Amino acid sequence: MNKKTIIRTFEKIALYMELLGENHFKVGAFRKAANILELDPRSLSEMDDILKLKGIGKGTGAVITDLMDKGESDLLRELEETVPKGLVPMLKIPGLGGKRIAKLHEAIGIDSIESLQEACSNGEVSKVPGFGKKTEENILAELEILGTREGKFPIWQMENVVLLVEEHLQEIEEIKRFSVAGSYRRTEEESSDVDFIIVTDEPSIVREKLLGALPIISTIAAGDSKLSVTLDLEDPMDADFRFVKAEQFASAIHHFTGSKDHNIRMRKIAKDRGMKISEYGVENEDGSVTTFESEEQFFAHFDLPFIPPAIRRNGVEIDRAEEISTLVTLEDIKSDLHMHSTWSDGAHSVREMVEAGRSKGYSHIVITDHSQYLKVANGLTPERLREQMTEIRELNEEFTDIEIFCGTEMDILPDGSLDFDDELLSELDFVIASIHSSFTQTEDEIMERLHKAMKNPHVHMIAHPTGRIIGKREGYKVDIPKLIGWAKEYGKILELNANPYRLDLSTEYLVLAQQAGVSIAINTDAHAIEQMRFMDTGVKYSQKAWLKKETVVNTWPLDKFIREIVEK
DNA sequence: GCCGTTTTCGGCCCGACTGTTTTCAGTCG
Repeated sequence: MNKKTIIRTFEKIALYMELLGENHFKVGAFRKAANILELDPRSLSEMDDILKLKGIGKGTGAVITDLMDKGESDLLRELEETVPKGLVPMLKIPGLGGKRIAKLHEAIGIDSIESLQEACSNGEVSKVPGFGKKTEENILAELEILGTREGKFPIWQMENVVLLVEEHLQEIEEIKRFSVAGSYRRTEEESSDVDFIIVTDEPSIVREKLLGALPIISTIAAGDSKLSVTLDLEDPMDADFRFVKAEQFASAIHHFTGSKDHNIRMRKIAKDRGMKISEYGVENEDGSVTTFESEEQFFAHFDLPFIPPAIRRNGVEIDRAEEISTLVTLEDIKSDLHMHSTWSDGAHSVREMVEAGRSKGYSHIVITDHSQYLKVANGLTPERLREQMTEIRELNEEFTDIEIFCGTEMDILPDGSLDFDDELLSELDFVIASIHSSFTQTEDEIMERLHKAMKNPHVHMIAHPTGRIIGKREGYKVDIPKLIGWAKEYGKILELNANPYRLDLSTEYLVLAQQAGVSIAINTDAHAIEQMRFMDTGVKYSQKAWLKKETVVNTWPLDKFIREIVEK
C-alpha cells in the first residue's frame, strides 16, 4: 500500500459521489483529503499517524484503514457497483456535472458517452426536464472536440500561447492594462488553461474584438465581466478573460492567480476580521469596499508581505510569511553561468550575448558552448575552444562594466570519460559537465558517469542533472539524493536549468539540495538572446522550493564569484 | 465528510454565465 493508491481511491470516490449528486461539501471532503496527502512531502511510512491529519476524519479514515487492512475500499466498491463506469468520462464534457449526468441516467438510461451521443442525435435529451435544444446542440458540439482537448499543458507550451494572446491584447486600444493570471503566473509546471485579467471601461467592445481576433473553436461563456473560449490551436486550449475596472485590478489578479487553497486561506483570514474578499476588493463589515493599488497593498491590508505567486499553494506560504524576504528574486540575480553562442549551436555571437548580458545589468556571464563530442551541436574542439578564449579575452578588454568568463558545457561521455582533458579544463574559468547521450543506461551507469565528473577538480557544476523534459520525457535514471551528497562532498554546484522545457532540478530536489547545503545556480542555458528571459521563470520556479538568496550562486557579486569559484 | 479559544451543529470562498426557466439550479473557476 502506498500513498498514491490512497490518493487515487479518494479521487475515484469523489468522482462517483459527484455522479450520485452527493452534497458537494461531502465530495469536496474526499478531494481535500486526497489533496492533503498529495501535498504532504512525507511517504506513507514516514507518517506516524495518518488518521490524525487535519482533514482526515471518520469517513476518509475508514477508507485508509480498509486499504491498509484489505488492500481495497468497501466504500469505493459499493460506489462502483452502484454507478455505471461509463458515466465517469462524461464529467469531462464541459457543461455536464454530476447532477445533470445523474439526471440523464435516471430519466433516459444514459450510461456512456456513446449512448449520450445517440440520445442527443435522436432529440431524446431535449425532452428531459431541465434540458433543451441548446443543451443538446452544445453536448454534440463538445463531443466532437472531446478527444482533442488535452488535459494539462507543459509550461513551455503555455508560454507560447500566452505570448500569442498577449500580442492580440496589445492591439486592442480599449484595454488599459492586462496580465496573465492563473497557474501560469504561479509558474506551475503544467496548466490546464490560460487566464487573463483585463482592465477596461468597455468590456463589451473588448469582448467582441477578442472574439474577432483570437483563433476560436468554441465560445464557452461571453458576458460583460468574463469571456471564456476554447482556442483553435494545434492542441486546443481553454482561455478565460476577466474584465475589471482599474481599481479592481489588484484584487482581481490576486483572485485569479490562486491557488484555490491560497485564496480560501486568505478569505478565512479576512472573515476572522469581519471582512470579505472577492475579486472586486475587500468588503468591510459596514458594506463598504476597499480596493488596492497593487497586490502588495492587498497583502499589507492583512499584515502580510507580498507573497510571490509561485509559492501561493496550500496556505503554508502564510505560515512561513516571515521567510519570504530571504527568497531569491530576479533583482538579486547578477549573472548567468550557462549560455551558448554561434561557436556551437547558439543563434547569437559571443559579442551579442555579452551585450544582452549588459542590458540585463549582469556583472558577469559565462560563455559555455558545447564540447566536441556533441557533433549535432557543433561542439568545440580544444583548438576552437582556445580560439574562443582569445575572442572572449579581447571582449573583456573592450567592456569594463561586465566580466565575461570562459567556460564550457562539457559532455560526460557514455563510457564515463570527460570530453576534455584536465590541462584544457584548467585553462577555463568555469566548467559545466552534463549528459546529452545514452539516456537509457542503468542507474548505476548514469551515476558512475556523474561521479566521474563530480570527482574532477576542474568541474564546477552539473547542468540539468536529470535531463527531464516537462511533459515529454522523464530524464535519465539519477539517484538525486546520492548526487546531492556528492555535490556537498566535492563542493560542486547543481543547476536549476531555467529553460521551461527543463526546470531541472525540479522543486522537490531543490528542497533536498538546499537542505544539504549545496549551492544552486539558476541558469538560462540560452541559445539565443531572447531565451535569457528564462531567468525570470527560473527564479520564480526556485521560489517554489523556497530557495534562499544565499543558496543561489548567481546572486553572488563578481568578486565573490571569482574568489569562490574561478580561482578555486 | 470535516471542523470548532465564539460552535459538536451549522457552516463550509465567492461570484459569473448559461439555459431553462418564469426566479434559479447547475457548472465552472
